[in-house]
Amino acid sequence: MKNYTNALRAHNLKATPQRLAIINILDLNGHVSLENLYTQMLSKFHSISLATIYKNINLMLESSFIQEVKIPQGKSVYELTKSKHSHLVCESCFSIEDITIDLEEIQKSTSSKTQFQIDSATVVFSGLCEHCKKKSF
Amino acid sequence: MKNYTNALRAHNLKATPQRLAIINILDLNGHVSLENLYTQMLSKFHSISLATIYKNINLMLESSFIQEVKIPQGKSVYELTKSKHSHLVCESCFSIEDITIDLEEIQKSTSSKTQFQIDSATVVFSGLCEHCKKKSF
DNA sequence: CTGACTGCAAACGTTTTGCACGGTA
DNA sequence: TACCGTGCAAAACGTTTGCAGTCAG
Repeated sequence: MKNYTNALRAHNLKATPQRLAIINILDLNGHVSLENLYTQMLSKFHSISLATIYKNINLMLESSFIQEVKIPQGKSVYELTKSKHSHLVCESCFSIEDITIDLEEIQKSTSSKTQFQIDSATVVFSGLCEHCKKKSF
Repeated sequence: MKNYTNALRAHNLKATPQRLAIINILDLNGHVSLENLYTQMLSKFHSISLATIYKNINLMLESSFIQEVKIPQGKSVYELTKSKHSHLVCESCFSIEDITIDLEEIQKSTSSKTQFQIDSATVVFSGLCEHCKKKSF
C-alpha cells in the first residue's frame, strides 16, 4: 500500500489519518462517489463527519491532488490526479474505466477550424462494459 | 422566431407560455444555466416560480426535448436537443460553442482495445475562444 | 370540461460554515 | 507549542414536493 504522506505534504496538506484513508480509498477504487466514500470512511472512522469529507475533498481538489469526473447521466466521482486520460462509463453496472486516447489530430483540426485555443479535453464514452455487454444477450 | 408549439405537443407536453419562453431562451442563447434561465424568465413573467422552471426542465429532459451539458469546471447548462455535437468552453468568458467532430476512428479503436461497447460520447474541449485568446496578449 | 400546469410554501438533500477541541509537525 | 484539522451543530443552498387555483386542449 503506497504511502501518501509525503505527497500530501508536497501539496501543503497535513497527513492526517482521515486524509490518508480517503486517498487510499480513491487509490483502491479508482473512482468513488461522495456517498460511497463516506460509507467506506465510516467503516474505518466510526465518528467521521461528512463535513470533514467535504473539506478534504475540496482542499485536495484545489491543490489538484484529486480530480472530479462529472458523469453525464450520474453523480460525480473523484479520482487521484494521474496522467491525462479519458473515461468509459458502463450504463448498466456504472463501473468506470480509464483509457488513454490520442486526441492530437482532432484537437488540431478543431483549433484551426474554430480559432479556439484548446488547453484540455474531457472525454467520456458511455455504453456497456465487457461484462454487461455479454449479460445483455 | 420559430414556433415550438407542435414540437412540444409531439413530446406530449402542453404548450404553455412559460414553456415556450424557456425554449425560446434556449434557442436564442444556445446554452443557458439554470440561474441565467430564471433571470431571463423573470423579466418576462414577473411571478414565475423557480419550481416551474425546475419542473419544466426536468420534464423536457425526460422527453429528450432538451439536454444537460455538464461543464468540467462549472455549472451545468441546458440546450435544445439537436444533432450530435461536442462543446468548446472558454475558460475566460465562459462562452460555449458547438462543434461537430468525427470520433468514429477513436471509438472504433477504443472499442476493440477494451471490449467496451460505446454507445455515446461526451466531449468538452476547454481553453480560450478566439476573442479571449487575442485579449490575453 | 378535465387533466395538466403554475405558483406558493414547505420539505428535503447536499454542501458549507463557525466553533471548540484535538492532533500534526 | 502553534497551527491546522476534526467533529458537531447550525446555516445556507439547490432542488423537489404537495396543494389549491388556473389554463390549454
